[in-house]
Order: sequence, then structure tokens, then C-alpha cells
Amino acid sequence: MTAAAPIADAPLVRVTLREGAADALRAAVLSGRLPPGAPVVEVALARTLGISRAPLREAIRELLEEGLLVQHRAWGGVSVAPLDAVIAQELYTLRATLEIFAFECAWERRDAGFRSALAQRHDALCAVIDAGDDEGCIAAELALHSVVYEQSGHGLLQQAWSAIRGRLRLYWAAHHRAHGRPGPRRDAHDDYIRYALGDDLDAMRAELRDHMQRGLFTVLRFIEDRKKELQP
Amino acid sequence: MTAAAPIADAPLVRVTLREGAADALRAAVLSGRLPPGAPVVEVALARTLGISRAPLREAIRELLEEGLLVQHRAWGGVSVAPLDAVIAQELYTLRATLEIFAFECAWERRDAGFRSALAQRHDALCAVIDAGDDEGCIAAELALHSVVYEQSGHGLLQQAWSAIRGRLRLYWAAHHRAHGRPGPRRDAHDDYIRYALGDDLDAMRAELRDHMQRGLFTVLRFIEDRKKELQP
DNA sequence: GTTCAAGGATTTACATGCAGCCCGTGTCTG
DNA sequence: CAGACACGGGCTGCATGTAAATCCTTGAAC
Repeated sequence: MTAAAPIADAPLVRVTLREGAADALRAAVLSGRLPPGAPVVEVALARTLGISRAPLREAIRELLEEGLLVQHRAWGGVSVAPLDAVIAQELYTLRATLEIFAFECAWERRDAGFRSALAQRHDALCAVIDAGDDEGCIAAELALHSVVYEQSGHGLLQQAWSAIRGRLRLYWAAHHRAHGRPGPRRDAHDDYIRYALGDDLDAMRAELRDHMQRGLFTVLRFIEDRKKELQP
Repeated sequence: MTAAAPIADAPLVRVTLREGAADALRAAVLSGRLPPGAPVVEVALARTLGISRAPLREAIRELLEEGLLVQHRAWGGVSVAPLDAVIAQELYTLRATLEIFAFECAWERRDAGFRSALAQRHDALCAVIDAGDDEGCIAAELALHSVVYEQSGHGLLQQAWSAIRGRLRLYWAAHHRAHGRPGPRRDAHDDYIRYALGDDLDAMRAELRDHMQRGLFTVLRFIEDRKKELQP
């Protein structure tokens, strides 16, 4: 029996305004339309989005939890999270820890699906790099790194990765807007792929630490440069 | 110069109703007054707490993010997260990873304050165990394990630990209510303390893995027993 | 010139009313 | 008697009005 072609991939969930507002707000922050430090005002944003303040408030709360927005205290204004070298360092060190753990979980479960997904998303990443699609680079690189988290089969780990991924995107997007070419070099993930497909878990761990160290260095240098520009 | 005795430990934040409702709801879940699986209804709960639905809604969202409550879909009812063996396993494995990383961060920064905090909270844990204060055991053990996270100076890591800590409390609290004596044995943390104060980081790592393995085993056995009781 | 205080403007936090969506129940039809 | 359909209760999601708190300006006193 052949299954009929599905009308839609997803189970056709009815999105609430809260979810839609959260997505829109997230996109605005990550795209830089709301740059780091910019104030986020309920009433104005609600009018812009054409919705009421109630669902928007909950969306703002959601992004506060994610760390994309910050609020210093009650009744204090909400604003986009500023870029911070300490946070960046924490992001990359914790990310290294989590991704090593993800590989440990997934190592014995690596199968044909894993290998093909890895190769496929790596090709996609190289393609957007070649095409000069800097926006797409960010999504593609995150998608590539997500493979191992998905393969780990560890729900809580995936959740932790999602929390980090959002902030990571914030830094990458800012970096992207500053320099013309923010994305990784075309060969930046060659070792990553090779070790991920190999049989030496310790080598993979070392590669991950190195990979994160390099990424952190790039982001830190960008933040320092930016700070000098803002306060000369 | 001697600092004046502080009036209060905390900076005296004005809590909003949202925060108060979140705390109350969290306490109700963790104390078992709202057992796993119990429905959480906005209107009824708002009347009980004597507040409006608006701040309560945000509090519920907060606990949904923490994983203490679950909602299957939009317009679907919210209920207390059920106990699940897979989640428990994920909790303990991820927790082992994070705590090892915390020790790696804090290892070179261990000072007199760290050692005294460790000893102090260990004594406090032993005291509540001796006193038979099973409720207090949970808080005391969590406080003990929190020392290294605080010492790590890693904000994101502390955030991740907080996320795990909440769910962990949920499982421990359920375990506590089922059996009379849920808390750890009085000597359960002796090795933990000894290695944490010693000079062998690798030994500390091994102890952590072992500690988590033992804890997970206890929780898993409890969940299995409970499942048999619920569906004989 | 500096400091402090009062008041208005702005914004968040809370309360309440209304509409839309599940789900269970009852009824009707084959 | 089984399945389908309609309808009502109960709940969530959304909109809007009101109160409380902070910020910033302004002005006067020192």
C-alpha cells in the first residue's frame, strides 16, 4: 500500500498570536532590525504588529527567558540584550561541553541517516557560502551543528542547545552586519566532518574544543572592535 | 573598615504578582499539592490565589519553560508534568556533564570561601538528615551541589543548572512523598566532599559519574515501582 | 554652579470582558 | 444498535481599560 502524498509536512498546528509575535520579535532581533541595546516597548510594538498587548507581553516574556531580551528590574524597560564578551565566552565554553556530550551520546548510534544528514547539511553550508548568502550561512551552520544533537536522542540536551543557539545567532548576526563576510570559511568544517565520521572519539573532542576556541576568538575580536568604535 | 550589617540579604526587590504567583505555583507543584498529571486551570487557580488571570498566565508560561508544567497544544489544558523514566535518565546524564564542567571551571578558583561553603552546606545537609526533615533534605542537597556552580563564575552554566534543578526537585519531591525517607544517606556525600577538596580532578570526575549513576538508579526504581502501583 | 525635589509623561503591571476552540453529551439517522 | 452530527459547558486566548511605578524635565533653593 502506498501512502498518499501528505498535504502538509507538519500536523498543521494553529499558531496563536503569542507564537507569531514571538517569532516576529525573534526575527527582528536576530536580523538586527532591533539592534542590541534597543528598547522594546509594549504599546508601540503591539501597534506595529497589529495585535493586542496581551499576547505580545507573553512573547516578550518568552524572549526574556531565552536571553535575547533583558529587563533590569520590574517596571524597568525591556531592551535587546547587549553584546558582551563574558557572555560570548560562556556561550562557547558551555557549547563545547554540550556538543562533546552530544557526540558521546550519539557516537554509538551513528548510522546512515546521521552520515547523510551531516554530509547534506555540510554541502548546503558550502553552497550558501559560495552563493555569498551571508544570512543563510548562519542558519546553515547552526543546522549542521544541530545534526549531532538530534542524533543524540537526548531531549533535555536538545533543549539546552536551543537555548544556546538563539543567543549564538544574536552574536553571529551582529558580526554579520558589521563585516561583510561573517560566515565561516568554506573549509572551516572539513575537520569537523571528518572526525565526526571517523572512529576516534577523543580526536573529535579535541577538534570540538579547537573549533569552539577559534569561533570564540573571532567573536571576541569583533566585540572588542565594536566597543572601540562605539566609545572612541 | 567594617561593613555595617546588612538589613536584608537580598537587594529588597519589589516582587510582582507574577513572581509571587510563579513561586506559589512552583511550591504547590514541588510540594505535591499539585501532583504530577494534575490539571492546572487558570480561572480556578486565579481565584484561589486571589489575583487576576493575567499575571497567573505569565507565571504558568514560566513554569512551562521550566518543564514543571506541560501543555500538549494550544487550547489544550495545562497540567503538571508527569514523571517519566526517560526524562529522569536525561536529567542525571546531563547533570553529570554540567557538574563535571562546573568543577573544571571552578577547580583553579577554589579558595577558602569555596571550602567553607562546601563544609557548611554539607553540615547543614547532615543536620536535616539527622533531624528527619525530609522536606529540608531536598533543599539542602540542592544547595550543596549548587556550591560548585556558584564558584564556577559561569552565568550560563548556572542558568542551565537552575533549569535542571527545578525538575530534579520535582522527582525528588515525588520520591519523598512515596517513601518516608527519600533523602540521601548521611554519608552519601562524603566522597563528593573529599574529592572536591582534594587535588585529583579526574577522581572528582569519576566520583561525579558514580554519584549520578547511584542517584539515577534510585529514582528509576521509584518510577518503576510507582508505575506498577498505578497500573497493576 | 550644584543639588534636590516635585510634577508630568511614559511605560509596565494588573484587572476584566469577550470571542474562539475542545470535548463531552444527547439526539438523530442508517 | 452503531456511527454521525449538532449543541452546550468550560476553558484558553485575545482585547482593552485602569492603576502603579519609573524616568526625565523643570525649577527653585542652597
